[in-house]
Amino acid sequence: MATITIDTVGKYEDQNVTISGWLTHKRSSGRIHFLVLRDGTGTMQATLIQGETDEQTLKVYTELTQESSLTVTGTIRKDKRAPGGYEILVSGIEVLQIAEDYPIAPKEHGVGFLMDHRHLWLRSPRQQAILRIRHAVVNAARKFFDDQGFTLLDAPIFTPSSCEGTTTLFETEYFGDRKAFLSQSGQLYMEAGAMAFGKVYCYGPTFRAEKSKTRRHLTEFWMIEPEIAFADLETVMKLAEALMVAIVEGVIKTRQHELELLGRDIKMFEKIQPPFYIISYDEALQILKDAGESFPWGEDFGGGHETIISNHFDKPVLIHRYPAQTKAFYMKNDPHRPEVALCVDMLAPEGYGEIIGGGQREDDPAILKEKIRKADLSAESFDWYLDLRRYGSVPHAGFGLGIERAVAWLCGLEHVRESIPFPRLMDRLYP
RNA sequence: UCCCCAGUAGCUCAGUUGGCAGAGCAGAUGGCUGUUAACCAUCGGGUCCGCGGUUCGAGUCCGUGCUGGGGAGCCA
Repeated sequence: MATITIDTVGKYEDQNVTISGWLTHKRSSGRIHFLVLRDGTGTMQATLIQGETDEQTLKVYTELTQESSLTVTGTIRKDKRAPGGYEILVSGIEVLQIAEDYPIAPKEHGVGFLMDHRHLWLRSPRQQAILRIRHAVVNAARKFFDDQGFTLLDAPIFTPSSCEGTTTLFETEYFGDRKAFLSQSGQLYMEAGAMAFGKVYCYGPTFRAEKSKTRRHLTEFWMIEPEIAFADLETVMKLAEALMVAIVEGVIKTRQHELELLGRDIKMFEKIQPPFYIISYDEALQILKDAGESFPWGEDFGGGHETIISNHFDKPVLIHRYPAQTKAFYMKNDPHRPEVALCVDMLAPEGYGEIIGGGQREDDPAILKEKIRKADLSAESFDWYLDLRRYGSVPHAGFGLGIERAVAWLCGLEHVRESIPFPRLMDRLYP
């Protein structure tokens, strides 16, 4: 007798099999009883009929509670009345554990309650759909870089200092009187990597101690960050566009069922093809002015402004050459227009905000040193970073893609907290 | 850090002008021979977030604290 998983059930029609899983819920009508079994690969209905199923098994059925773990033995039958088209006619149930009162009912719950039970909430179909799409996003992105000859180079989490001077860092003790900080970005290390390997990327968690309470913020989020030697802004804009196309393609190819469960329009994603809209900061400012928003040149866009801009386009939009003062110290200024940086942000459609940020890096040692000084950063901590400009400096560029925001957009989520298995927010560190 | 909203049964919520604490779901029991978050009946279930105040009387009004949610700034 075969032990099978629910996703392969179609291959076992009329065969006797066993399936292990959890009980999502029960229902019955007269002498016929149903239980819905979930095993991580899917859900299916198991059927017991009084008079056909033996008394002992029927007795076990009545004792099962929601989320009890069990192994079911029976015959797979094709039946139009069963959700999914197949059911198992039960001949035996082996109980692993009878679950205590399960807090999450197949009904509505408040966000706070569900977040407190995130470890159990992951069992719901919607959360599984979102996190499977997350997996597909990461897979597609990594395959994209691997296929193009990038080397995966893991960046450290403990860092001696800030990568982005303006944002707040999480600080921790590091043996005695020394301090370490949790990484905000792997970028500086990727720049070192690019000088060794040519094309590199990292994928890992990053931490920002910003006291932000919005639908787009987590204190711990994951980024994939490519960096390329002998590359300029144009190169990375093209790369960012190709990456997004590859991600969308990967997701709609492998996770169509999940997108449908989340109520997403596949046709909308099929339209995400090159070329994307590429506009300058100045042109973005004009869009805001046309929408009746007064906005001074020289400031970075807020969430509301990004939404107005992205709503103008049915595809992700790339915005380049922001005012230099809004960007980090390592960005190279445009030699033809020193007041703007050779940087680019990609805004997701539907107001999901910035999903990619990057640009060309400062490659002149003297200018970079001055920028570090102006940003009020310690010269010592960045000595190694300046070495990259002392020993064979080359033009280079890269960017970072925020995984959670990309997933939130693809899944149509209200808040990024559902796009990561265990979200970390300003006011939430549990479970 | 600031602004707005909420906190009543295990969960989601209602509770009128200040006058006996309510519903649906979940749970228990019973019924129903194909259910799709099944359905029907019955039953059990309360620190009305905490503290203080006003009042003959507070879930309701006032003050304060805590918790949760949404937003701003900042950012991916």
